[in-house]
Formats: sequence, C-alpha cells, structure tokens
Amino acid sequence: MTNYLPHPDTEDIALPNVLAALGDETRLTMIAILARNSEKAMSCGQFLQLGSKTALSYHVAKLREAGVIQVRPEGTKRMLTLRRDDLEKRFPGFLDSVVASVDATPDPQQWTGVPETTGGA
Amino acid sequence: MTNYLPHPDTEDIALPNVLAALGDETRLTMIAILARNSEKAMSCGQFLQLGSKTALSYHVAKLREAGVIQVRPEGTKRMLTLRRDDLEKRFPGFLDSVVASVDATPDPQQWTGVPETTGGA
DNA sequence: ATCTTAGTTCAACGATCATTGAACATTAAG
DNA sequence: CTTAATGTTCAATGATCGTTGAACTAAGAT
Repeated sequence: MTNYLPHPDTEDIALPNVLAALGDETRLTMIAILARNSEKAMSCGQFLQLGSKTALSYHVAKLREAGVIQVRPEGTKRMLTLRRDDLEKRFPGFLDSVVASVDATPDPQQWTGVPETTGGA
Repeated sequence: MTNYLPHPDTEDIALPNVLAALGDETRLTMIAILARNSEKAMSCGQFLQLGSKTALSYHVAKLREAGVIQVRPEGTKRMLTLRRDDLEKRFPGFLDSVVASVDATPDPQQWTGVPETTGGA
C-alpha cells in the first residue's frame, strides 16, 4: 500500500485544472525543473529555493491533484515525477510546448544548476 | 486612434499569465470558440451563453491583458480575435495543443453551433 | 431629443489563493 | 531512546478571483 496520496486517473485529468496549476510561477518553475531532469524523480526538498516547506507542500498538492505530477513516498521523502505519458496521452503536445516555452524564457533560469540533496561530497 | 485598450506587446506576453488566463472554464471555452471561428472576429455579446455582461467584460479583460485576444472597438461593440500568430511566435505549438485538447473533450460542446449576432433570418 | 444596443465601472460578496509560523507526524540514524 | 531529516496539518492573514446588480457611458437608430 504505497501511494495512498490521491492522484486523478489519466482520463480524469482536466485541462482547466492543469492550466490553473501551471498558471503560477512557482509551480511552472517546478515542472520545468522536473522536465529538465527527465525521468529522475526529485524530492520536495530540492525545490526549497522556490519557497518555504509549507508553501512547497501546498504547491506539490496542487500539482498532484491536477494530475501533473506523481508523488511517491519514499522513507521520509516524497519523490516527485512528471506525469509525462499521461499528459501526452490526454493533451498531445501540450506539455512539451509549455516546457519548451519556459526553457526559451531567460528569466527563471539562474538556478539552471539543480541543487543536490543534502550531502554532496 | 482606434485601439486605446492596453494590449501587451508580443514579446511581453508571459506564459504564467496566459496559463492562468486559460485556467478558467469560461475563458477556455471562449478561446475554443474563437479558435473554431478561425479568423472571424466575434463580439462579446456572442458569448452571453457563458455568463452575464459584467462577467464577460471581466473575462475579456483578463484574456486581453494576458495577451491571448485582441479587442477592437467597432461602434458600440468590441470585436474579439485570438492573437494566434503572436502566441505561436512566443509559445510555438502551445495554442494549437490547447485548442485541440478542448475540442477533444466532449463536455463543453453542446453549444457547438455558435450563436448568431442578434437578427439571424 | 428619445430610445435601444452593447459594453463598462463600481461596490459588494463569498470563495479560493499563496504565504507564514507553530505544532505535529513519520522515518531514519546515532 | 534521543535526535535529526523531511514533510504535513492547522489557523491566520492579506490578496486575488469570479459573480452580481445598479448605475453609467458611448454609439446608432427612430
């Protein structure tokens, strides 16, 4: 019984919800980072540059409830992955165009180097 | 001096704003209708099925300020057009994928027949 | 001038948003 | 067991959202 967090089924992902979820700078930045890291899962903590723990918890819930990300508990962490395939199935070409557009915007790219989990060397 | 309503320049159209503007059922429906009518301009009044005059005025302003539509006063009316080319230039493929996704959703399509301006036959 | 059409502005309202800080829960490590 | 790491929950807060109704403006039509 891993995965007790509610995620919408693929066919229940609704476009207005997805658009609203991405219509926030912090969350849009998060999915851009996740997309850049392709299929590697990331923990919430890796986004602390973008806000407080509480704020991130809130944004992660929004993205999860909209069906944009998958949240998988792993120990004390929550591993996040983009629901790429589900979104592509439901809204073909949409996610790619969004991510490409974000990447083409020079503004939020100072932190292009994604921070490591605590304890690098 | 037509066009005294403020529209963002193409290069100033921001993705989060566009996403937020489309992240509302009423407004998403509006742009889907506009897209279906391709380049023919539509008046605000043609959307009265979607809300009150006041509500529409509000939504039209949101879409205009986000850079999604062009609003051109014509007599007592406001003619609306999608800023297709500007959006395509700024966010390639984005609008098409959104519109295609809306059209693929059976829910908001009862009114597929777009209403005429007052005085059909 | 009067009336109609088409849309705007304004104040109000309840709802949701995004954030904060404090307290709590869960898992892991010493 | 104690401590640390990682997130969640809760209540509060100020801001923004989407809607309403009443009043208003601007442009045509009679």
